[in-house]
Amino acid sequence: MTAAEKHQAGRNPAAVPQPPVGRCPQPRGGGRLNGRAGIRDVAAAAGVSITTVSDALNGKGRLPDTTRSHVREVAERLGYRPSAAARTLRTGKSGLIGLTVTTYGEEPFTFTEFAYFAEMARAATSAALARGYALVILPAPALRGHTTPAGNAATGAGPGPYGPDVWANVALDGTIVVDPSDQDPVVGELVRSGLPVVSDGRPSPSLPVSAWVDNDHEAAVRSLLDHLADNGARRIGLLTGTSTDTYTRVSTTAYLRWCERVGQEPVYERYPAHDPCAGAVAADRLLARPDRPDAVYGLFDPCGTDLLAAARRYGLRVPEDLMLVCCSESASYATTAPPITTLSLKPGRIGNAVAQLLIDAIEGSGPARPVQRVMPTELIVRTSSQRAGRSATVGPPRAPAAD
Amino acid sequence: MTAAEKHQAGRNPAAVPQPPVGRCPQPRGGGRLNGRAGIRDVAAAAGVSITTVSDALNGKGRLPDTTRSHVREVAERLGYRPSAAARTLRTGKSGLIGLTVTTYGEEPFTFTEFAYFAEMARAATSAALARGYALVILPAPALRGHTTPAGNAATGAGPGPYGPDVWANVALDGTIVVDPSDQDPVVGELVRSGLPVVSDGRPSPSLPVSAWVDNDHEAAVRSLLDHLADNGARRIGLLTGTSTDTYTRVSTTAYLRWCERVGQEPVYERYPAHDPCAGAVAADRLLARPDRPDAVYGLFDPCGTDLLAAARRYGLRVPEDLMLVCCSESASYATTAPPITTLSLKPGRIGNAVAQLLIDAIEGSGPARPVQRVMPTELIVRTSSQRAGRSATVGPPRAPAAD
DNA sequence: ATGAAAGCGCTAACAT
DNA sequence: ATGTTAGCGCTTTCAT
Repeated sequence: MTAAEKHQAGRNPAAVPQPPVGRCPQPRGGGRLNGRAGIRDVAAAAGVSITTVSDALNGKGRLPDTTRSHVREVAERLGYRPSAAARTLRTGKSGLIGLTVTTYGEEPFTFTEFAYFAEMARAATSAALARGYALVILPAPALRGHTTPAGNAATGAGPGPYGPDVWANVALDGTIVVDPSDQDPVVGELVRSGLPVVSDGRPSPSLPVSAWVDNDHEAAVRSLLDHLADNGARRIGLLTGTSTDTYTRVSTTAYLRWCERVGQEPVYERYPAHDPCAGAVAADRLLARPDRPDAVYGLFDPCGTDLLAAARRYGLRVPEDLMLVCCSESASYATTAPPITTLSLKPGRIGNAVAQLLIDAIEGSGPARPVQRVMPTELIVRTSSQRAGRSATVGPPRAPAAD
Repeated sequence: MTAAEKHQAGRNPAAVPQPPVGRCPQPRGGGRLNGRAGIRDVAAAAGVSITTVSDALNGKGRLPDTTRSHVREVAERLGYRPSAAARTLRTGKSGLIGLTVTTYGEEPFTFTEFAYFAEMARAATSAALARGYALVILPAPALRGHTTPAGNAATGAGPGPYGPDVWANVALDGTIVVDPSDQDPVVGELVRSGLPVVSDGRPSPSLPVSAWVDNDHEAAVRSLLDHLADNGARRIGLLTGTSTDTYTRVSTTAYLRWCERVGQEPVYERYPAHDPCAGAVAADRLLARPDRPDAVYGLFDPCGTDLLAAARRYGLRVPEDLMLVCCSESASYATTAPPITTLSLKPGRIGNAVAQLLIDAIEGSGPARPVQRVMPTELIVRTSSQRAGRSATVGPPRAPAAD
């Protein structure tokens, strides 16, 4: 009996003297190939062993090219698709990377930093795919209440806000965590279990991640304020958040330090950044103050339009009476009236870096000491922050013509 | 010998007379639990069989509560985490749903419809998580060149534009396809292989997907044009795309039909929507025409700011001289000057519906005939399209201000 | 150069 | 009520 015939005859599990003929009486298990060809079928059809099939398809072993191409041909003819689940079980590698974002409320991702997150995720996805990995979007656990470290599946606790414990049901090779919180039980558990974790944003020291990537927010704010001062701003205000996340905290501190250094009294308003309406109100408050600033930096994406609208309500011309800068990834600020200067955190670069570092950590044999990478930001200077050389004699915006 | 002792002693693969004691001489396989506890360890420590552990942890079987809680306690103490890969292999269900988007160029998702996609994906993710599924972001295959149906892995062809064939390496229970193209070999292959596929956007009839969800673009355009006409528009222009996707095609056709019905000469400009600069140029072209429209509908998200900027260059007041509507999901149009009326496709609802339908198809025993769900759109009326009661006298279409 | 066989960790059918 | 056992489909070691 040749190998092929043997396989063709069906399962032959060792030489166990079971039913008269080595054939399973009933198909068991739910995972039975749903009518599709398995590696054994290919082996049988090609007249080789399953080892040869595996080697031929994976480019392993030292098979003659004739065998290799023959096996491939047969596999294709049979529409053979290897089982990812079996491969994962066997090799211990799934090719899957988790992506999770600290959230406010019920939704799986943040709204405030939506454009940032979307672009960052896009870049990370792209980089991961290029190296053969796919990204799985996973929920951050609710911070309220208490979740046991082992998660719902093991404890049998009821489903969390997102239903069943998805984290327990997906085989990950590593995880990207955006804006990690040291309160977060899942991240802690991941790190503890030895799974590579790379974070976007500096993690708390109590979370020994494999690597992290972050902007130098402090430097970014400093140079942005310098830019405004260089353009004639005398009193720069800040529109900031009430949240305690790292970005808000670091940026606000940088502002306060800068004020102290140049001897300006800080002028700022804070608002809950996740509330879509609060920004406009806060912008109004800031411009209504007796010590009204002549330039404002807004930490969040919608601050630009909010401030612009407020300025219009107060009859302030931008940039003549009020200069504006906000932190945003939105291209729409290039075409507002006037165009608004933005600070870009370059989320694309961050997403790429995070993915690369994570995959390095997954594949790297020697887990080198944690990598920390600080990425540059970019100030995109537009009309709203350029007072010098523009004012007075430029004259009114010209009639169109065919520019 | 009790069951627990037996398990404690190590593997005992049937009664095969192998090495003196039933203990593997060397650990084989790459997937060996990396020092972490497996189900057998839990069984041993709890003094029960692995079946009991499995049942206790999964809420199956009819165990006394004492056993159940004892097992759970032991599992947690040992930090036991079930292997998702093994579960998937055994059950044939991975709990993973693919998400893929037809692309232009090298990136995994579209830029033009970024906000739409981001919101749709967020909602789909949320809905999937609530039902215990996670979303995996997968690349659309390049349409240029030819890919064999069996994919790279089986044919051994070199890696595609995204490197290795990620599709072949992930076990999916189903897939969401955004904007399916009948040219797309992957989608065809998926459908053919019997994997549930639900699409956002009507698929070509040659792709028998499990279900699809789409807006009624035709009705949306019609009612939007009616709204403009009701507000005094005499000649409505269109800013549309050069691409042949369904959205562009259907919307443009609806516009042309509407024009025919009301007896207006169509006035439109097309531009490559994926080019971030082309929009502004096209908006300019449209307003520079001798038969300049007194209202414009822009099919894409940036059209609003582009048209507003163009109107400003031509000295046209909005909405007095020019009314504006664009299709967008961006909240920033609420705070432009003036605020711009937008057509929202409600991507959140679509994402939710797509995910629910897909999971229904995955879990539903009887695969009912394909479900087709048409979702409503929403016209968010703002200043830019409300002329009545605003301007003193509407009068006839005025001569261009800056001619 | 090719094949046989041992499992990866888990679930479910079948005993007891 | 609990335990035994046969695999899910694949990769890999070892033998030929």
